[in-house]
Amino acid sequence: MPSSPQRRILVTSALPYANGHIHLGHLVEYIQTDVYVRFQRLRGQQAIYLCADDTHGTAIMIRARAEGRSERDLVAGMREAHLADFAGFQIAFDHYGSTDSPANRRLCAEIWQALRGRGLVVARQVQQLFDAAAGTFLADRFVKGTCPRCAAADQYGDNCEQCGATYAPADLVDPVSTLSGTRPEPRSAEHLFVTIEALHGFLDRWTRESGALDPRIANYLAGHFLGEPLRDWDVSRPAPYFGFEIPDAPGHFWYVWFDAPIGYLAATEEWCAAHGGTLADWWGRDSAAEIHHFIGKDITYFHTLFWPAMLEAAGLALPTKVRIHGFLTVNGQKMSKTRGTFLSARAYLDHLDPGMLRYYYAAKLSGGIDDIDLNLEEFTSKVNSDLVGKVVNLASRTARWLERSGLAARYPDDGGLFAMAAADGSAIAEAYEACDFARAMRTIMLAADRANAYVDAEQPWKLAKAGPEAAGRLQDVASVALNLFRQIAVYLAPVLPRLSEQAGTLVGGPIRSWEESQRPLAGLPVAGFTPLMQRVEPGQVEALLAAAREPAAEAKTTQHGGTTMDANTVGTDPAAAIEAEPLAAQCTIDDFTKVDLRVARIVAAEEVPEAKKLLKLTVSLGGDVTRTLFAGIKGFHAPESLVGRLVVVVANLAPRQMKFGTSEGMVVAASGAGAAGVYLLSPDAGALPGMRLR
RNA sequence: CGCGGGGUGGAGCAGCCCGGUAGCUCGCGAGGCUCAUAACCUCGAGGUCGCAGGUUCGAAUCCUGUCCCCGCCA
Repeated sequence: MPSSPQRRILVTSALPYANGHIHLGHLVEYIQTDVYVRFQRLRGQQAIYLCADDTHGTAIMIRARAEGRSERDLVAGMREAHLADFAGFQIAFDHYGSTDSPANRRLCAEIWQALRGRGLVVARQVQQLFDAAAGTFLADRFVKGTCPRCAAADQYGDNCEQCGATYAPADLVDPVSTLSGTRPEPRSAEHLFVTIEALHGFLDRWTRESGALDPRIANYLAGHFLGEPLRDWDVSRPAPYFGFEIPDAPGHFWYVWFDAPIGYLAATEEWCAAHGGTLADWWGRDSAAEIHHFIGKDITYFHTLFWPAMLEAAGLALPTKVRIHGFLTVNGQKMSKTRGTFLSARAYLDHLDPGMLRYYYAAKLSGGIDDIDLNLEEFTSKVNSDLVGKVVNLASRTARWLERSGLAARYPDDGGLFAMAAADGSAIAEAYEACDFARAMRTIMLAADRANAYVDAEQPWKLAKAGPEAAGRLQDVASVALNLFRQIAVYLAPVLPRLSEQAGTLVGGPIRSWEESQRPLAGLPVAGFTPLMQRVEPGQVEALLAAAREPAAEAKTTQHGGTTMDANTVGTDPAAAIEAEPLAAQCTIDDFTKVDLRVARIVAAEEVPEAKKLLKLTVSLGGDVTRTLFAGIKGFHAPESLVGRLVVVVANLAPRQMKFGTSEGMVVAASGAGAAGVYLLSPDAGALPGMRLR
C-alpha cells in the first residue's frame, strides 16, 4: 500500500515539579500523552516521548532546608518516586531528564545569549519582602498577613481568599514569613526582565495563524494578554535560590519558569546522545519534525506566549501543536485532602489496575480544555461493563474452543463484521489523532457490542455439544469471535498496552501495527486462555478512598484533639437522616444572610446540674466579644474537653431567658436519624473566632 | 452587553458544522441464554432536546432574544 512518508513527532508532557508526588490529576496528562505517542508508533510514525523533572525554585529550596538535606538529595529521591509511579501506569518515556542537568544549564545559557543579543533583557529594581531570619526573599505564597482591603487574617501574599483582592505581599497588614514566623522587611533587589513586548507582533500572528492552537485558545490570549502591551517577564531571582546562576549576572539565578521549558530541549539533546542525531534535527528552524506539547490549562500562557517567544528569539522551531487539557475533579469536586479525594498515583496502584484508569481517562478525554471528572461509581461500572463485560469477555467465552484446533485455516464468513470494524479504523484513527479519545472508545465499544451479539446468535456452546460433525462450524464461529477480539485489542493498544500484549500471547503474536486491524488471522495456534483483567470490586475503591483519607484524618486529629473525621465513603452513606427529615422549604440568600453564623472559641464550659441536657458555655467571638449561652449537648461532651475548641454559633439570635439564666446565642450541631448523638461542627484549620460563615 | 464552554429520558454523554422518524452507556422493568469474570443477548418504561420567538413543507440541529450553570491563577 502507498505509505506516506514517515512523520517524525517529538511529544512532551509538562515537567512535574520535584516538590511532590504524582497524583491522579497529573496522570490525566501523562496518560493522554502516552496514548497519543503509542498511537503514532502503532501507525508507523517515529514518535519520541520526552519529559523531565522540574527541579528548581524556592519551594524546593525551602523543603530541602526543612528536611535538613541538600536540594539535590531531595530531587534525586523524588525522581525515583516519579519514575516508579510513571512505570506503574505504563507511561513509557523515551527519555526522562532533569532541569538540573549540564545540558539544561548550557542550553539556558545559549537561549539567554540569544535574548541578550536581541536586546530583550533589561534590569530593574524590584521590591520584595525579605526574611532576615531565613536569609531569603519570599515568594508570595510564603508570606501571610491581613488583607489590606477586607482585613481578613491569615491571607497569602498575592490575593485574599475572603474578598478576592489582589495585591503585592508588601501591601499586607502585619505580614509574617511562613518560613521563620518573623516579620519580613521590604528590600529591593535587581531583577532581570525579558521585554517580550518586542515580539508582540510575532505572537499575534503565531497564536492565530500557525495552527498550533485551538482558535478558542488564540481568542482567549488575544482577549487577555495580546490586547494590550505585554508586560516584561521577570526571569531572575536573587541569591539564595536553587537553580542556575546566570553567567553574565553573578548573584542572579534564572527563575524556575525560565529553565523548565528549556528542559524540553535538554531532554531532546540527551535522547539524541543515546540514539543518534542532533538537537537541530528536531528543533532546527527548517526541521521537518513536529513538536507537540501536552499541558494543563493552568500553564497556558507559559507555553503559548513566553515559550514561543524564547524559541523565536533563539531561532529555533516553534511548537506544531500545544494541546491543552483541563483539570481533574473527583466525584465532581476538586481533589481535596480533607475530603479524602486527594488520590496519589501510589495509592491507586496499591488498590487498582492502572489499565482501568487509562481506559477511563481515555473514555473521558475529548481533546478540549474542559475539566474531566473521575466519578468512582461511574469508573467502576464503565470499566466492568466495557472492558470486562464486553471486550475481555469476547475472548473469555470463545478462546477455549480453539485451544486444540487453533484458528480456522481460512477466515470464515462472518456476515461482514470484521470488515465493518476494519472500516471503522480510519474514523478511530482520526479520533486518536485529534486527541478525541472519547470518540475513539465509543466507536470501538460498538464493535465489541456487535461481536458479542454475533456470539450470542451463533450459539457456539450448542455446537460444542452437537458432536464431531459440528466441530468445523464451532471452530469457524470461535475463530470469528477471537479475530474480532484481537481487532479490538489493536484499536485499544495505545490505551491498554498490557491487554494488547495479552491478546498477542493468546493468538497471533505481539501487536505491532495498526494495519493488523485490517486483516483477520487464520490457521494459527491459540494459547490456553488466562483471565485478562479482573473486575473492579466496590471494596477496592473504598479501600483506595480509605487510604487517601488516613493522612488527612491524622492531621485533623492533631489539630483539634477530640474531633475525628466522619466515615464519608462515597455512595454508601445511609439515607436514614435525610428520609426522616426532608429538606425545609426553599429560602433565599437574603433569608440566609439574616442568620449571622460565626466561628467562636469555647473559653469556658460547665455543667448545669439541674438540667438534663444543658451545658453552660462561654464563647469568644474574638477581641472582647463574648457570649454566654446554653447548649443541649450534655452527655455527649465532657465540659473540660470543649474548652479551647472552635465551634459555630448563631451570633445574632435574640437573647432568651431560660430557667437557668439568659442564653445569648446558640451553638450549631448536627443530629438526626441514623445515629444517636449531637455532633458539633468545627472549621478547617486556620479559621479564627469572629469569622462569619457565608 | 468582558471572553469562552455548556443546558438532550434517573446519571453520564453522542447527535448540532452538512435541518428530515431522538441515539449510546449505566441504572430500572420483563424475558432469553447458560459459552463466559452474577458476564452476554432481546424487548420495554422513561425525554414537548433550558425557555420564548423566527426561518422552513419540516428545527435538538439554522437565526434572534432570554434564563440558568461552569471556567477565565503573567
